[in-house]
Amino acid sequence: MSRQDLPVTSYALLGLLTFGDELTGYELKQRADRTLRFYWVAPAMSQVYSELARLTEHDLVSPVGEGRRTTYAITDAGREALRTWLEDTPVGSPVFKHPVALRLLIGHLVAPETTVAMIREHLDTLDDQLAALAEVRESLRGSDAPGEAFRYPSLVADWGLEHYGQERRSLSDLARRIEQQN
Amino acid sequence: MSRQDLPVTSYALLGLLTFGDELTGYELKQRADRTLRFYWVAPAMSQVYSELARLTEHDLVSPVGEGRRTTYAITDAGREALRTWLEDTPVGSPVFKHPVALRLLIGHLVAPETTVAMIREHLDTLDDQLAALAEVRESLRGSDAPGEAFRYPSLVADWGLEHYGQERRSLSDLARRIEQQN
DNA sequence: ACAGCCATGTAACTCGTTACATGATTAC
DNA sequence: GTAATCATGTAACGAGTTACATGGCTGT
Repeated sequence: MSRQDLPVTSYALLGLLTFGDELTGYELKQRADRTLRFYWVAPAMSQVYSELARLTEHDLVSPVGEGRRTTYAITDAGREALRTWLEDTPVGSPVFKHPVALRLLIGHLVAPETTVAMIREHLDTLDDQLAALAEVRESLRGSDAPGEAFRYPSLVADWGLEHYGQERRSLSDLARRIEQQN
Repeated sequence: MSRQDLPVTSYALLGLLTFGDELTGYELKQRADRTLRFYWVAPAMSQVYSELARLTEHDLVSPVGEGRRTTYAITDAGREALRTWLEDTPVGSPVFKHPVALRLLIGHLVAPETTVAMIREHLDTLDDQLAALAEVRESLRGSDAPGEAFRYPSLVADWGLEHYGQERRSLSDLARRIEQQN
């Protein structure tokens, strides 16, 4: 059984290998950038490789092929470890570090226009993220019904779209509120 | 000018000293736990002390009193550094690591009931956070009008209440959706 | 031929955490 | 008197980043 806990990012990357294919480190990084990035992290390339090394050591993934272009497949032990993690480990708190909120907190130090501009700048990047996530979500159509392969990824994507959309609305209201009364 | 950038958490703690009082490290930690925690981090006690040491080195805060019970006040250079930071440094992206979303992504590995229970567990802690934040927000009433001392902290708190409230709604919808069809 | 992507790693470093250690003051 | 809170740090460690280094393969 070996109950030595891995960092969550390790489980996250392992989880990306549960969709029926085997990937190189490079491809795994791309998948993380497409999906994980919106709810967890987009790990650095170098971290992907070091996590794969660790997962291999624990026999949770097994490398296929040598030298150039090694692909990794999840093992039975890997699936088991993920299941155990999902069932037995209490879900932790989200890490939510929002620089816009932080700067707003000390908005009294600068002109209101500065704060408004800062919020608007952030809204632009939010739009980009929303567009990227919408694209991902669209790409899952066709196998997103209950029981199908991308059911859960679709649920997460839908939730993310709602989440980021709501944030967009809240923040643009906030900018308007600051703009008007001062 | 000395454009040596500090980590954002350093600016965050420095920002908490812009509300007209001087605090001990211990008190600063308490203030961070009350406010910063919802949008940034609740730094460990030990980090508060090390950040204060760094801020002191850079003359952004100045210690008052010796040995036991040293309080720290922001300096003019400190206020200036914060202003420069707010005006000249591009606002970064939020760090958003959500274990619920991550686990949902690989929900196909476990029974739907497990996932639903996980979400429900998280909803409980969300309620606690909402209650704590609501309390903070109430405590600011009376000096939250435009131009008053806690104007911006109130705006952030209101935004936070909306944010966490929306998350609450989204997640409980999600739990219901998983529960029903399967 | 050359640019861009595919592919894999190492080294140094920083942020932030946990564990440890100490002791004074305050409330009951 | 004794438990809780106030108060301040040090040390070891781990997660994750950036910078660096290397080279093959593919399309034009």
